[in-house]
Amino acid sequence: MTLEKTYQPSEIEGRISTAWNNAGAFKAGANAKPGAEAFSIVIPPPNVTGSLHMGHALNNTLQDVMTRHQRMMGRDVLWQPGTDHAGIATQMVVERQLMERQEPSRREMGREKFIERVWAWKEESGGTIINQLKRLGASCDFSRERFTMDEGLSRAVLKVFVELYRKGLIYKDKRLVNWDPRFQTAISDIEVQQIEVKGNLWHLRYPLEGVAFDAEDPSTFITVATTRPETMLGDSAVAVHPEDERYRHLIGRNVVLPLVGRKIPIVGDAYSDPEKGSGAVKITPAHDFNDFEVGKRHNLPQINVLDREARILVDGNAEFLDRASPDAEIMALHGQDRFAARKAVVALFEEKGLLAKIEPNTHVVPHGDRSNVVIEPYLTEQWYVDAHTLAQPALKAVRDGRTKFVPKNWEKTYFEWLENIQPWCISRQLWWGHQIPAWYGPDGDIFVEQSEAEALAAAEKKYGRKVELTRDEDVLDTWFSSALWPFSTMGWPDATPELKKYYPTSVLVTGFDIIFFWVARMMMMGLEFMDEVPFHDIYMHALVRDEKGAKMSKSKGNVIDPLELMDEYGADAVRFTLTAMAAQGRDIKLAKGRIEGYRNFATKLWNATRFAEMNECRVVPGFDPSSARSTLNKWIIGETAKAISEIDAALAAYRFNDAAAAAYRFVWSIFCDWYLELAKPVLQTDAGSAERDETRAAVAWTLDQIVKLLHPFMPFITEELWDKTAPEGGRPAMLALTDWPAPVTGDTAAAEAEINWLIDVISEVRSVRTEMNVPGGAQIPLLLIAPSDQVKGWAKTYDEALKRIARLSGVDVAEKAPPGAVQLLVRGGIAALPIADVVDLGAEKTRLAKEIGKIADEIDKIDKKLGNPDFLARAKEEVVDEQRERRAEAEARRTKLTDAVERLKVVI
RNA sequence: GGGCGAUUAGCUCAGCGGGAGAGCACUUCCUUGACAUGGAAGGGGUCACAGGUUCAAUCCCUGUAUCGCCCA
Repeated sequence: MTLEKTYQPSEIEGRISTAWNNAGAFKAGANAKPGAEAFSIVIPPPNVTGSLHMGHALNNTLQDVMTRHQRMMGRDVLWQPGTDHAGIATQMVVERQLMERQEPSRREMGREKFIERVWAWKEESGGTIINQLKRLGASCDFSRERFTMDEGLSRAVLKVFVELYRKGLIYKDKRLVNWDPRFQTAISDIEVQQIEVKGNLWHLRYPLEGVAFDAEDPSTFITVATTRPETMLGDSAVAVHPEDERYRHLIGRNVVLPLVGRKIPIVGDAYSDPEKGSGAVKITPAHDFNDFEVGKRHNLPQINVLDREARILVDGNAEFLDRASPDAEIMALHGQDRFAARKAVVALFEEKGLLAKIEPNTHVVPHGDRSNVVIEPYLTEQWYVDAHTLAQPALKAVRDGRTKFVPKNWEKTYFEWLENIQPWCISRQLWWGHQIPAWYGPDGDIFVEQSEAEALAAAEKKYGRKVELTRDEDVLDTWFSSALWPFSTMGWPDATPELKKYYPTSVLVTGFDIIFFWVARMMMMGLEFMDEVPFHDIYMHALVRDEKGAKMSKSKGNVIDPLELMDEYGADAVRFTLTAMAAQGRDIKLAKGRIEGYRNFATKLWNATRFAEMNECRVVPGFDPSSARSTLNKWIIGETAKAISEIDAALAAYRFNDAAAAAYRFVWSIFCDWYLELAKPVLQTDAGSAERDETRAAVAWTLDQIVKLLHPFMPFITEELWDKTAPEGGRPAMLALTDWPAPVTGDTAAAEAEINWLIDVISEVRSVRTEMNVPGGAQIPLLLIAPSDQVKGWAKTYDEALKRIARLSGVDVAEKAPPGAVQLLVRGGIAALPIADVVDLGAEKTRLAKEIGKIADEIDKIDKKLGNPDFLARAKEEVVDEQRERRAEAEARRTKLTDAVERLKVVI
C-alpha cells in the first residue's frame, strides 16, 4: 500500500459504499455482542419523489453517527430505512409526466391504469433519495427498506382504520374542510400555510329591507367590510357586535343581498369586531370557518357557491337560488374562476353605487403547502380521526417521561398542539394512496372492513341477501400511514421477532417542523396499537439555513445542494461540518468556509497516516498499550483514553458538536501537532532500538484508535485508511464492524507532567523567538537555570526533540542566567536564551514588563476576592483554596519575572 | 395577540454561577524530509442594554431593545 499525497474522496467513496453493501455491514444485528441490548431507529421516511436536501443530510448524518457508534459498541442495531408514498406529490409528478409525454390524462386512462403508471414510475425513479442516502454514508439496513404502500404496511393501515372505526375514533362528518382547488382534494389543517398577502378590504353597502336605498343616506343600508367580495353570493346574514351602538338597533332587521336579491338577517354576534373594518361583517357559513360557527349559532343556511375547482357555481344551484332573484350578470358568472368573479362582483357593486370604499389591507390567506394555491374552506363530507381522544395518552406519555424530548423545551410545542388538537381530516380525493376500506350499500349504509369479501359478508348479513357494494373512492392522508411507521415497518400486525426486539425504538431524530405532522401522530398510534411509546427519546435538531440565516428555499435561490457539496468536498467533510454545527437549540447557518475547514481536517488525517506509513509505523497485532514504556507513548495513550471518554459522554447526551470538537482537537492539536512531532526524533534515528519499535507500534495503534473514533463522523476516509493500514494478513473485519475502543486505564499523571513540561518549553521558546525577532533559521542555545534532577533528566531525554522543534543549537544547564539573557518561565522553573548579542534588550524589558503587568492584574483580582470576608465565609472551600493556589502561582511567576528584569538591568 | 429562541472576537458559533473559547478571516514569519487543503507566533471581546438575586453574574431572575421561528 502506498498513499497518494492528497486524499481524493471521489475516488474512494463509491468503492467503500459497495464494499459495505457486499459485506452486509449494516444488516440488523451486525457486530452485535451475544445478548446485546437493542438500539433501533426508524428513519423519518423521506418523500418518494424527493431528493436529498440539507435537512435530510443533517438528519441522516446525526442518525448515522449514533447508529455507527452503537453498532461499534456491540449493540444490536437496526436502522430502518424507507420512503413514504406522498399522495399528492407523487400523483402530481406522474400527471405532469403524462402531460409532457402527451399521453392520456389520469381521468382518461382511469383509476386502475393510472395506479399502474404510478407504480411504474416508483420502480423507475422512486429510489433516488435512498441512493443519495447511501452516498451520504447512511448505514441503514437497506435490505429492509420499506415503502408506505407496501403490501405489509398497507395491511397495517387497513387494520388500524377498521379498528379505529369500530371504536368510534374514526367517523364521517360533513363540515368545512380545507379544500385545495388545484388538486381538488381536502387537506388537513397542518398542510395549510398561513401566508401574509397584501389585499384589500372592500366596504360593501347592503340595502336594508323596506327602505329605498340611497347612497347618500346611511340609514338606508349597512356597510360590511370583506376581503372576499365574491363570496357574498353565499351570504346568509350580516353580523354586528351586540353592544355596538352604531348597529344595535338594526339587529333583527333584514337586508336585501345586492345582485342576488336574497333577504338575510342582521344578527348580533360577538364574533364581529367593532374595531375592524366597518364593524359589520357579512356571514358566509359555507365559505369561512368563523362564519360557519356563527351560522351554527344563528341557525343560518349554508349556501355553497363554488365548485370543486373554486369556480362560481350558480346555475342549477338549488341552495343559491332558493328565495333569490339573482341579476343576469350574476348568473353569467357561472363557471368563472373565484378571482375573476371577485373583480366582476366589485365592478357590479361600484356600478350600482354599492361600493363604499376600498381599503388596502394586509392579511393572512391560507395556501396549500404543496399546491401553493389559495385554500378554499369548502363544505364536504369527509372522514375524520378523533384526534382529541388519541392525544390524551400521547400527552401523558411525555408528561410521565416515558418519552423525552431533547432539547426538553420542545415538549411545550408538543403539549400546546395536542392540547388544542382538532379532528384530523384523513380522507383525500386522490387516487394514489391507501383507498379507504369503506363500502356503501344500496341504501348508503357503511360497511368498514379489511377486505371487500368481509364487507360483502357483513352486508349480506345485514340485508339478508347478497347486495352490490360501492367502495369509497377516497384515499387516506399519507401521514396516516406514516404514523404507523415505527411498528408497521417491523411487520405489524404480525407478531414478528423484530417487533419484539426493536420496538419501542431508542430514539427518533427529526426536525421540529414535523412535530405535528408526524411525531405527535406516531405517539398517538403507537400508544393506541402497541400500548407502548414508539420511541424513548426524541432528538429535535436544528433547521439548516443559509449563511445569512435565511431559510433555504427554491424561490429565494439560496438552496445549498448537499450533493454538490459532497462532490466538491467529499461526503465526510459535509457530514463532519453538519455534526460539528449541530449544537442543541440553535439553527445551523451553513457557511462554505466551515466545510472547507473540515475537508482540510480529512486531508490532515490522511497525511498523518501517510507519515506513519513512511516511517514504517505498522500495526503490530497484539500490541498492548498498557505495557508501553516510553513516556511519550504513555502520554498519547492517556490522551487517547481522554478523547474516547469525551466523545462517548458527548454522544450519550446528544451533544454532537461536542463530540466532533473533541475528536477534532485530539487528532489535530494533540496527535498531529505534538505527538507526531515529538516522536520524529525517535522514529528517525538510524539505529533500531526498542524505543523506536515501541513508538512505531504506538503510532500505528493510536492511528487505529483515531480511525475508530472518527468512523461515525467520517466513515469513508476512515474505512479507507483502516484498509490501507491493514497489517500482514489483513484486518479481521471492516472498520464499520470493528469494536469501539475502550479507554486504556492507568496512571498517566507522571507522563502528563513530563510531556507538558516539554510542550511548555517548546512553546515558550517559540514565543520568545518570535517576539524577540530571532530569525527563523537561527539556531540558538537554551540554558536551564538550576534545574531539578528531574528536569535535567527530561532535558537529556528530549534533547533531540527540543533542538529540532524549538530550533535550538543545544540545551545546557547553568546555575545562573548569564547577563543579558532572555529569560522564560517554564512550569515553575527558569530557562534562558543567551542571545544578548542577537536581540534588542530594550524589547526584552518591554516584553517582561508587559507580562508582569498582566500577572499583577490577575493578582489584584484574586486579592479582591480573598480580601472579602464574605467570600471566605460563604464560598465553597474548594473555590477558596483554588483562588489561593492561583494567587501563589501567579506570585511565584511575578517574582521570577521581576528577578529577570533585575538581571537585565545589570547589563543595560 | 400567544408561545419559543437568539443577541459572546471581523464572520459562523461553543460555553453558561467562581481564571472569556473554537473554526474561519486578519497580521508577521516559515516551501525544515506527512501535510501550503501545511507549520509557528500574534492582534482582536465593558459576553445587546437596564435593574435585581448572590460573597461572586457572560451564565440565574425581571424588564427594555433588536432579530428570527411557530401558532392564532
